[in-house]
Amino acid sequence: MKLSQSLEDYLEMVHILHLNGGIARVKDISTALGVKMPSVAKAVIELKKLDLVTQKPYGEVELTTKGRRTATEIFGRHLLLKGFLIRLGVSKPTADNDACLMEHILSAESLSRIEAFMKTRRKVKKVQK
Amino acid sequence: MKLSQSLEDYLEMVHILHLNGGIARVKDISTALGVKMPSVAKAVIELKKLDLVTQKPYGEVELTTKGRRTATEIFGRHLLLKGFLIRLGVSKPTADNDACLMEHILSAESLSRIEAFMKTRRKVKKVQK
DNA sequence: CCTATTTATTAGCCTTTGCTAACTTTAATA
DNA sequence: TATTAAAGTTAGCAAAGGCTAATAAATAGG
Repeated sequence: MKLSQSLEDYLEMVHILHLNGGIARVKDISTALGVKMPSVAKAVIELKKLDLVTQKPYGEVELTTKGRRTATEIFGRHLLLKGFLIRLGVSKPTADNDACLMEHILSAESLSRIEAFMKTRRKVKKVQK
Repeated sequence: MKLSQSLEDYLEMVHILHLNGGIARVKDISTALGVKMPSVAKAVIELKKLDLVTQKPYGEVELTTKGRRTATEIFGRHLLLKGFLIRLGVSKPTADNDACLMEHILSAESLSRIEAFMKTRRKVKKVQK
């Protein structure tokens, strides 16, 4: 079950809004992603079909267990890539933005190499301290 | 004048086919990118509108000066990203593939940081020899 | 409690980018 | 040279993903 880039973004944002201690209404998602509400409504319909979120009519969007698992994976990639770019010297806002674009396209192999790179560098830093 | 991802791919492939010492017929581009000929035909129409390529009816596709400049930029990003991934330990085929996806989305800032990283590493290597 | 504002939904449109099918032109070869 | 094969084009369809406009439901303030 392969999610499209945009569905991954919507799902991830529901997760992030929850992590930030809030709820994920259509309006919240719309604002956070910079799209209009009908676009969110359409995406939510798709995510419901895929059993990734639930939503009572006119209610907030919640993650299913499967949805939470998937969102966590995507968000993990996001954090990895953002940290990686920051380590290369990219500014935080740009790193965040570029990570958001990269997280949907990179192969498992590249991600795992980046992960290994991050670990190496972290170790070196610790030793140097 | 911002090109879409797919138009960038088509333009870049024309350039690569030329670099490889061949010509870029619709069929060649189609084979190289793994799409059908009508998709190429449609893209070529768009690239012609943008003054990036020329093509006589039923003839081969050629780059304008502007097209060559643009294609060179895109291909440069491709080579940079591919080399970068390879340096991280990614296999060549995957690096090529992922570079092809990244080359369209990364910000100028991230690209320039990656470029700086590559230079640093190269210097270190030279010194070590 | 009722009206006004905000939020959610639905319908329908547009663009991008791919496809197939059908047709035309060019090239190859018997 | 006539016929077939290959390449190019055109028309039209489909999916993804955004939008606006209009409608419906929910909420907040008076």
